[in-house]
Amino acid sequence: MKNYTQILREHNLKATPQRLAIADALDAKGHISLEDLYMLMLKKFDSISLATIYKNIHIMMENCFIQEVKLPHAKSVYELTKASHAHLACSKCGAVEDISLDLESVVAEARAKSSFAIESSELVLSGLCKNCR
Amino acid sequence: MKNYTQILREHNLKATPQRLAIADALDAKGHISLEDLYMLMLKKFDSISLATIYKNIHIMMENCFIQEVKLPHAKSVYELTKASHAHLACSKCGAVEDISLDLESVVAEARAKSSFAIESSELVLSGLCKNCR
DNA sequence: AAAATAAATGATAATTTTTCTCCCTTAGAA
DNA sequence: TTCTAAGGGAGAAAAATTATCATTTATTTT
Repeated sequence: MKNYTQILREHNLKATPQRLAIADALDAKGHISLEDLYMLMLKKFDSISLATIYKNIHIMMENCFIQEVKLPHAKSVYELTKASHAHLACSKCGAVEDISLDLESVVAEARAKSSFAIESSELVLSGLCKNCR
Repeated sequence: MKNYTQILREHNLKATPQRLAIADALDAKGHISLEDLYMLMLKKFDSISLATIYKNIHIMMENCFIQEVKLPHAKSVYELTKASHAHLACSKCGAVEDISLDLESVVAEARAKSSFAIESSELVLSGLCKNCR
């Protein structure tokens, strides 16, 4: 497991035990909802405050250490910031996976058809995961 | 402007004046947030309840009359259900536009790379709209 | 066309979610 | 070590969403 102390600092975030634990949880789980993260953190810090979770999720997003993934018909999950990628979401069990897809042609088509200066894309593909189908 | 009475009924929704007004607002605006919708409805019904907005948004989604569009770094907007399409979202002014894009090759790539049974896709392209850039 | 009824509305309370305040503790710098 | 700005915990406060319930209304049935 990676040591996130330095990485947190590079994002102008003090490396507190709570933040390191959040980073570790995201590293281990890949994607996690706020509630699930709180449950996990309670196991490690018997008196961690829900406000601490909220405050850290918020500042970690502002500092681009993590990103929110908004899912259809489900609560958002959070992930460590990494290279641009799309998501697969299971509509039954809620599992979320990263997937690297080439969107260049789609973005090119969008540029051609619109007058937007497109800077980023969010793609969520929904369906049934291996276990659920 | 279309008359949504019959269409609402086809979705098992009673055609109340409030619902017709919501349908008209969505028809006219294309995309609208819950708060903005409430503000608009207040102009037409001086005593409409916010709960009515929430309840209708909810039941209209359940009955597939409307759909929620979750946007990065912004509140959700709602739109009348129509043929599958992607969205362009302006990161400055918040404008949202529909755009028809061919995602077949991307979905095919995802099917090849994963073991998900993909059923639907949500794509939001963010950037600056014509006016903001 | 009127009556019946199942559902929607409005007002408000209750819940849930998120943010804030305040005081104490601590990470990181000097 | 010591210092200080920032973070954490507890709970209050605020914001968002949902539930309750009496009343009204759209639609069905007669």
